[in-house]
Amino acid sequence: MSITVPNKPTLEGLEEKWAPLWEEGGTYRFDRTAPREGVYSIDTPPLTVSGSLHVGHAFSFTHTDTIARYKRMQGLSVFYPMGWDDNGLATERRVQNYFGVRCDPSLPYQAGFAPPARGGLGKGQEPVAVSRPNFVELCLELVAEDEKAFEAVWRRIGLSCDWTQYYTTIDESSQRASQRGFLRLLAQGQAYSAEAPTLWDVDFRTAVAQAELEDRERPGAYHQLVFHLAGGSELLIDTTRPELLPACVAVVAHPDDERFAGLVGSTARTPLFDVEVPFVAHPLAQPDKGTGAAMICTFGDTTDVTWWRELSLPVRAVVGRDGRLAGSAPAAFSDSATELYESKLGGLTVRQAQSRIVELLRESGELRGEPRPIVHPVKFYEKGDRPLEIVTSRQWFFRTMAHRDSLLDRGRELTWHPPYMAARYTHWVEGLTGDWLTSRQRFFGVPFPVWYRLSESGHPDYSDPLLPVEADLPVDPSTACPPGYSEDQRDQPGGFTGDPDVMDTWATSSLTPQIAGRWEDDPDLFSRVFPMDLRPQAHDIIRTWLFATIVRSHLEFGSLPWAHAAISGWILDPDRKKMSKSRGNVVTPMDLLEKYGSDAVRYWAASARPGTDTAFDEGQMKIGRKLAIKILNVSRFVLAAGPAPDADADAAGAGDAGPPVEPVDAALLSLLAELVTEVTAAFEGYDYARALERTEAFFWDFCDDYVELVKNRAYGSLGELRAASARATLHTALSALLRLLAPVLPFVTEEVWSWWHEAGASIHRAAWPSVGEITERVGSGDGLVFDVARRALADIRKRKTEAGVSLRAPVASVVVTTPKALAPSIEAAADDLCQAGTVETLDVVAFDSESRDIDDLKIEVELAAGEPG
RNA sequence: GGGCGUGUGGCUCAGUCUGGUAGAGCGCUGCGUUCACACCGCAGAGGUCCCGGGAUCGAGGCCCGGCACGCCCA
Repeated sequence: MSITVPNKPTLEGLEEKWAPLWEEGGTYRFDRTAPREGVYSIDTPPLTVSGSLHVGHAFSFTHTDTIARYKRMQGLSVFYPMGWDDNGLATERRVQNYFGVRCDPSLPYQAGFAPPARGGLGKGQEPVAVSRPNFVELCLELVAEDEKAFEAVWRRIGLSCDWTQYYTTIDESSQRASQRGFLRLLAQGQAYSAEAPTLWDVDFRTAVAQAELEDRERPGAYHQLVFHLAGGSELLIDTTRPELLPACVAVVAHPDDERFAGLVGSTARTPLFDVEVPFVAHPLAQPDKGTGAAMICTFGDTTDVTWWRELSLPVRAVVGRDGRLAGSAPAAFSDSATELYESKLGGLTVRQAQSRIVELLRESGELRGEPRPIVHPVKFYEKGDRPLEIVTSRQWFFRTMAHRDSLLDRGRELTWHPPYMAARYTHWVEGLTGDWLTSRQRFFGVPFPVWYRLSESGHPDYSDPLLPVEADLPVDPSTACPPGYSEDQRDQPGGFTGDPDVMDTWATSSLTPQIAGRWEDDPDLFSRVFPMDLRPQAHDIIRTWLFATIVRSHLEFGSLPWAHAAISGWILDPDRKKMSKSRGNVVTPMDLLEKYGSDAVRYWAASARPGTDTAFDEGQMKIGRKLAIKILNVSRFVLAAGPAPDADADAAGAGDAGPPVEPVDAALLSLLAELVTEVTAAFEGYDYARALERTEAFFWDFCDDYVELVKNRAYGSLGELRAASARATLHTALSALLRLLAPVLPFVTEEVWSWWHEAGASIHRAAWPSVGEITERVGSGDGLVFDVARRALADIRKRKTEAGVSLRAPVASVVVTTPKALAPSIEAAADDLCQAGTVETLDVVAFDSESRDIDDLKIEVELAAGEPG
């Protein structure tokens, strides 16, 4: 082995140099011949490519990458695929704007379609309607471009994923997996469709799942309505939604509320429409809200849904999917009520209906007082800006409620990093109120692979859907025919109709382990990687992605999808606010990567303890850059000092030079062995931050003190034998330290590694340092020798600094007064100390003490005559 | 309103399981240096460990109660 050290090593250009070499050399290629126990597999979060990539992504992906690199160096075959999540609403919106189109599923496919724009429509131009297949083609075209930009960033930052394993959540194999997964759940009875109250976003025209909800504080007003009791007395009821009065099916109060105790079981008549409704009791009624009695409508909010379900109330829906009141009155209305409703209210938007109904109530004298403004939480779709309505419609569900206890068990079975993140999962599962609603009324997604028979009168039969065979997947029921039917029977009485909806994105992304592992498409691969080892992700999607993945794996395989979940924190901006696109405070990573270098940005990321929110801090990147530069320089020194005595003995660089003859060298190596133990344990516990912190601290001590202590000796000032000991130790320590740092700083460590290893012998394929490879050379090394020497060296430096002289200024004498127990240590380091401190004479005065406390050392330094100070 | 987390020099954070003299880096101040490193070295100053109670010989840490901030959920 020859050593080639550049004269002026630099960080510039390392990314451009090494990223392509790693790709060509297959450095991170997964070895699929490895048996399952020799594999470490990672369920990478597929990013939404139509979103924007910010430093938060660079941050959390770096965490995963350090683990992947560590496991690879431990000799495991690492399955680390990269995925893109291009499914879903974000892409649809971007495609609509970029190409100037809108999807109309009723249109036929148009071959060779050219979109009206690329980059947005001009002023006054109208979007062009296109078929669903055309729309999907445009989606695929655009995401392919977006993916390239994302991939460039990942390569630049040095993620060690295997790019031959990448997947997208909309590609054919993902669609096949999603549809297969759906059909399997359907066959097991774990998927079902039902007419059910569903949260509905009027603007997006789609159903919204519990996981997509958010509460927002909105102004509203209590309106006090007069209901009529038998015998002519009045019942006052406060409501924020008087427009839902036509949908009122009951009046409710708390069972313990004595004010209404006598009324439960009786009936009341509604104002305006004079419909008789039962008076019921339920613990969710809040006595301190308004008058304490509330009207139950189908449906004003999620509590209404609970009441409706638990109290077996009828449905009297008035709000439609368009957000308007139905044109015709509920069947329960009398003729006059129907007339009133249809003439005054039918067809109005919810907002218009509220004003109109308030007017009508005023006229009839059934509004008591004026509305009292309040601020209250209202349910929104997280991406929407109009309050959700609750409508009844047919949707597909996956069963979760029935499996709650087993899902909680799965959560306990999983190893969480950090452990407290488990609570997020547990609380979510405990708080579930319904099964997983998976239908979405969108276009760019995976269609439900089902058709329905149409009766002779044209009504679909949902009870027994027509299904494809698995071998035909994926299918699009809007273009494909069910087995045994022909296209001319589509939407004809006696024929069939395709399910118009697509699955929510979670129905697909809950299968990322299956998709990445090529479930059923490549059973051999799947058996080697599943269940996976690690799911890395952020904590905001524990209730969605993590939960959904566990559900699917539990139902399909009866197991967890992975053994470990590593939850990363957020990036906070300088005001300690979460960095997010919607907040507009995001920083994109590419500029940082170019400014500080990838290793420096990675250093910042890896400094953050797992799971903790972390300040965006360029200062930390500068420190990382400084560390990387130091690695270059100290490596140059170590390697330029000459080869280790038997340097080509082994590729790991440890050499086989026999035990070091110098106690200082043995001391360093014994401390190094302790470091290896500690850092290895940290990585085993997924604590890359601790691993880095310990290694970094050791590395700086190595540079500042050990290298300074042995520098002259290594050049031969004390003879060749003792020089060889120093050089062997320098090489051993450098080799181990580089490997300990390689998971965090892949570029600079690889660069240095290449100076003294054969071309193609990547550090990232080198064996992780072992205690054995170090201790076999140490003999009875005692770390104390090094600690004592450092302390004495520091005191000598301090004396010189205080005297204002150069650190090279000669020292006439040093007298070390030491406990007897430490005397051998200081004597063992004396020669190196004299060399490093330019000390002429060093005397050791021992007093009788068994203390081994370095603070009991007393060091007197007398500068040489003629020096100032 | 509930859950989880965080609070340590001006700034960013360590301080571990299992209480024992408060740590690092940045910044600041001073000194030095060109033979690995000015993209440098050495040294120094700088802290009411958020507040209040409690158990303990002893608390940054443990227990109780607050406060502030962040995130998630209602």
